[in-house]
Amino acid sequence: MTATIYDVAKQASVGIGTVSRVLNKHASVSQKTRKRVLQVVSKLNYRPHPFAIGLARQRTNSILFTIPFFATFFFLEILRGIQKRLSDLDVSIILLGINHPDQITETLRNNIHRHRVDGIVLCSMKIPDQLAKIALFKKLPMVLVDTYHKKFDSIAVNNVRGGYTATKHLLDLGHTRIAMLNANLRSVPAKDRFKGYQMAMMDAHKKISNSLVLKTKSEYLDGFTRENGYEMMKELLKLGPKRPTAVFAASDIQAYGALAAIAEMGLRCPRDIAVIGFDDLELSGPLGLTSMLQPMSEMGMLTVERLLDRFENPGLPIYHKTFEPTLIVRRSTLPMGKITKLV
Amino acid sequence: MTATIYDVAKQASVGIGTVSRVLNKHASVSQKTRKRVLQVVSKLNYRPHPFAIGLARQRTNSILFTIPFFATFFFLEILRGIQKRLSDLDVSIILLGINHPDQITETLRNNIHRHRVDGIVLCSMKIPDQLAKIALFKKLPMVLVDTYHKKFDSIAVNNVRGGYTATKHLLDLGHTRIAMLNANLRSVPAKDRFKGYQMAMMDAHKKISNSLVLKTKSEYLDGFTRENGYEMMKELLKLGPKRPTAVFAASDIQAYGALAAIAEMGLRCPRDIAVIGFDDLELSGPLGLTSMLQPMSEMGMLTVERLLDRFENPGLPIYHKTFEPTLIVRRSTLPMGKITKLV
DNA sequence: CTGAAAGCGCTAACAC
DNA sequence: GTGTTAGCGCTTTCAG
Repeated sequence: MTATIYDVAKQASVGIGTVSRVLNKHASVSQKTRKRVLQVVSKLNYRPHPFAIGLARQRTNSILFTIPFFATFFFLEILRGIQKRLSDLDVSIILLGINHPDQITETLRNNIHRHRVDGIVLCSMKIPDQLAKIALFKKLPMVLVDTYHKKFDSIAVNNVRGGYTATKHLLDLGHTRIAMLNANLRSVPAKDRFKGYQMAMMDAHKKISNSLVLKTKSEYLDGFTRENGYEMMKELLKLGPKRPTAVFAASDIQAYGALAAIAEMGLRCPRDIAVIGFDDLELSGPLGLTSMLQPMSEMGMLTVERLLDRFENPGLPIYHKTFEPTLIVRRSTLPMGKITKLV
Repeated sequence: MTATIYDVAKQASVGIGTVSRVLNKHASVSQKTRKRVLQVVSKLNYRPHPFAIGLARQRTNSILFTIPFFATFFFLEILRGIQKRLSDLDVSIILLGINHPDQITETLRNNIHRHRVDGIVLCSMKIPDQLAKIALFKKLPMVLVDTYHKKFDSIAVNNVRGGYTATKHLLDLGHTRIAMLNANLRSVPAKDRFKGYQMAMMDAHKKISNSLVLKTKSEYLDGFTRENGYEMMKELLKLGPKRPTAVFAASDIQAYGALAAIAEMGLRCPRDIAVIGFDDLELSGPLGLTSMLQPMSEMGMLTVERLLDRFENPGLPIYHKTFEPTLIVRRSTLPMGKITKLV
């Protein structure tokens, strides 16, 4: 029904080998036959069958993009970057959402063994040792985004510096009692952002008060949740006069919760308490929340580069890239407590 | 390198046909040999190559999931539903983001001609006639989500009823001056939600004042944007004493903008103006915005059912399913103007 | 420059 | 029950 390479060959009065050569730009075809073949191709609306190509060439022209399923904006942006770079190359993106961390090994193992993809992109998930072993053994190219493993290429953001910049911004505004609302410290980004906070405070010769550094034990999303930010902010507000004048939340989503807690107590941001987040989520602009922007689209595109390089040259040394986040200043950290409303 | 069916056959001392039968549960294999084959399979960690299966069986075991790339929560939820149902079946989801409406035909045409997928899911995009023709001609199963075309299966939400319910909710609260902030009326959902609004007002014998019904000419995302809601709300607030006491926004994202405009004018929601949205986006809970919830996960799962049915039986009559949205009441439409803060 | 033929890994029809 | 074989649609030697 659908045209095959044989149909094209027949109508162009050539062998299928020639058709293949034309389509793959193998040069050694005369202008005349090339043109003839091309005409038939477009007349028949012929497109080679990807699976047949895959079988013959031993590659699939597709990659597996794996994300934790709770994901939103961050992943879509990464994805956009990946797709932009990949669509020219005619590589398909197979999407795999992981609902629970425990599923990751089993699910990916399956995919790896089926050699259904040429490479894997793994986002924001710790890679279990067992999985690492399998991937390594199978020599399947894999690049990690927003997570780290020393045996695999990885692309992430400099969270230490991000934390530093965020805190420094608050310091520059004249704040001294600066709190940090963190997530679960088993999360690497959380740990690093905290490190940045510490460094900035030390560089400014400010003491870090234990009562102002909150973290969670929550397992759920590693504590990167709005509720979490809300609860912790409530905690801080209980300090009364000793409460902070500024808060650095480890993520925007937590910052949203913090803003709600502040408002609920009848306080205003930034008049009473300045707030800065991290991630620069979609709604932070509208909300007026100052935040740290990560170059997601760029990260996505670079991810593709790494993957492609590794396809070409599997022996490449492991590559780790760190992007610098950018400070985006908005109303939530206006210098003097102007009366602004954050909605 | 990777085990093939021949390796398994050899080690199990059987023919490849038998291995194939075992793996495909073709029954006519003795318990003894079946067991032997299975042992070798697991010993070798053998997995059949999907592309080889695809070629031999003339199907790909993958579907194309197409979304407008601006997409966020709604699509992820649909997707979650689809994946849930599909992962058991071992069908891959190939993701395709369309950045501009004009690309849709070309991009999909390519995919269709390559018979790389068994079916297509198309989300929230008008399907151009030309594309419809191609898909129909190629007899490629396609199901539309959140959009409509009479020649294809479609799964959507009853927007008319949703609009009716939302408006009725405001009426029940005692409001009479109820405004509607709509999107671009070329969008079918926008048109339908407005229709619901009209019906509810008429049923309640309330006049619809032209000054209270705003729509946009914006092409960008059909006007479903925060800015849009913001601008329109500003418009409404200019009416002074004649301003509405309640607003039905055609989407949550527009409602967010409206809330911002209200706050900026020093007014409070719901004390001065009640607001209801549509979509029940992720942040509407935290924001306290009353909204209309669409059963996205269910829609996703049903989408898969349709697709599978059509794989089995291409001759099936066209199927259109409409889900009823559910009213989720939150602070933004509290009965009496309690003093609440929406952040 | 180009045709023929041998796979790529699997399914399914056909024999025994 | 089970082995054998002919495709599925393409790439890639190998001759010529």
